[in-house]
Amino acid sequence: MPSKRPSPSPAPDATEDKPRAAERIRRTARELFYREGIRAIGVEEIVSQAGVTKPSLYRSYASKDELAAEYLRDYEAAFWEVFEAGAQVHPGDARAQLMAYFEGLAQRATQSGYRGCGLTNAVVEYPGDEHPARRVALTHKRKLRARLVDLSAAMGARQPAQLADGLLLLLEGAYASGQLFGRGGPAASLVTVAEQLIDASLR
Amino acid sequence: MPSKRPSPSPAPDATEDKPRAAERIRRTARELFYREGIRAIGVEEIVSQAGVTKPSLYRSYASKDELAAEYLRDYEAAFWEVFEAGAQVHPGDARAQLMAYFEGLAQRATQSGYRGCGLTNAVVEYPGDEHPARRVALTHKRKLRARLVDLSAAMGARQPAQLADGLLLLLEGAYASGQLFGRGGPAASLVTVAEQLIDASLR
DNA sequence: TGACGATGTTACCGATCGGTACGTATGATC
DNA sequence: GATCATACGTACCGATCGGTAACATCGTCA
Repeated sequence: MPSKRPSPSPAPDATEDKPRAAERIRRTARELFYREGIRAIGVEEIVSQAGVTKPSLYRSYASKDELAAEYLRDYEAAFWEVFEAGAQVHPGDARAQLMAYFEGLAQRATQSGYRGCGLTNAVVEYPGDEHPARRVALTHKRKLRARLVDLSAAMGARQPAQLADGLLLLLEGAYASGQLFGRGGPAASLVTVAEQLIDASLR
Repeated sequence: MPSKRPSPSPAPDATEDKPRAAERIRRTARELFYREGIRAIGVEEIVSQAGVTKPSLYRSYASKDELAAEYLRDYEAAFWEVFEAGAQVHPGDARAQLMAYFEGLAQRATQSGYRGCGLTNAVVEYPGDEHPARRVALTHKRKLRARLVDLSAAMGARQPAQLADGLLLLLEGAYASGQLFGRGGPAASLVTVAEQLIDASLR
């Protein structure tokens, strides 16, 4: 939570009005949390890699859990940017837009070292309903499901909700199997399978 | 003297030749690791819930990591038992056998509190290639993929490997989305979607 | 019985965890 | 130069982590 007073004069260099250290912590946390997992990374390692110290972390973030939640908010913003990128390339074509994302995902999820979806991973790491990171992730997934229903309806599916569920299963399946198999994993068939499913859902 | 098992000299009561405490630890670890995650559970909590103490754990298991690997071996055995259960109900019918498992999974994955696949979760928790638990999980997933190829071939799919990939994506998607959405999640459509995919892959 | 090996218990280890009290450097304003 | 707010670092906290040494207890067989 950047609940800091907007510094009037000293105006740091970052795009925000936060201290410089906070931004470095944020970017470092994003990378480490995603690559290694939230539970696996201690705050000491974050500040060490960021080149700052712990008090600098706790001046901008209330706790490690809150920093994790902030990481997921960043992750979600980046996700939507990629997900909706196809809308500009294929305006008015819901199917092409979605498939554009699927093609990119199939690429990424079949590289070795792929780590899946940071939001899904966080839910796996924190089963307890109270954790702030989990809250962010669950809210996002509900939004994603709703968006898929809209896209499915725009494609002309007989039962948009059902097609959306199928697409969501494939999505999450690609995230997971990407971690499980790396290069040459089942996500290589993601696009073909999705096309079959969409075709079957249109009648 | 009375009812004795064919245990050599040191004859405990368990079904195995391991100490009684080891079996209690194993069952407790299985439940706690699955429900809360491996990283989230300390050895202290395991032995406490099992009603034993730490040295009893370390006499039967080399480390927490090894106990986690053992947990996953148990989990895998239980998985195959469920997965192959349909083979006896529908002998010679690969499609019916697979769908029997899918139906059960769709049920479980749409209950609130569902925690997904313990093997997949372990891979999410331990991204490092060296962890024994991850090794067990990855080996199992490769076996599962091969088994799905066999089943797809038995169904008469034009491209068995591709259908197997699609089914695996749906499987893993059900595991993940079950955790993300709980009751009423996308896994409710798992069976219908799988049927559509299989139909489209035959012809 | 006495001895022995296996199992269980008490009490503790160093390392690391997330988090904080408190002093220090800097830069603008008067 | 004195003042003050802001940003950052040094050094430390209690709690918990995984793991272990030393001792007590039990079952079995000579």
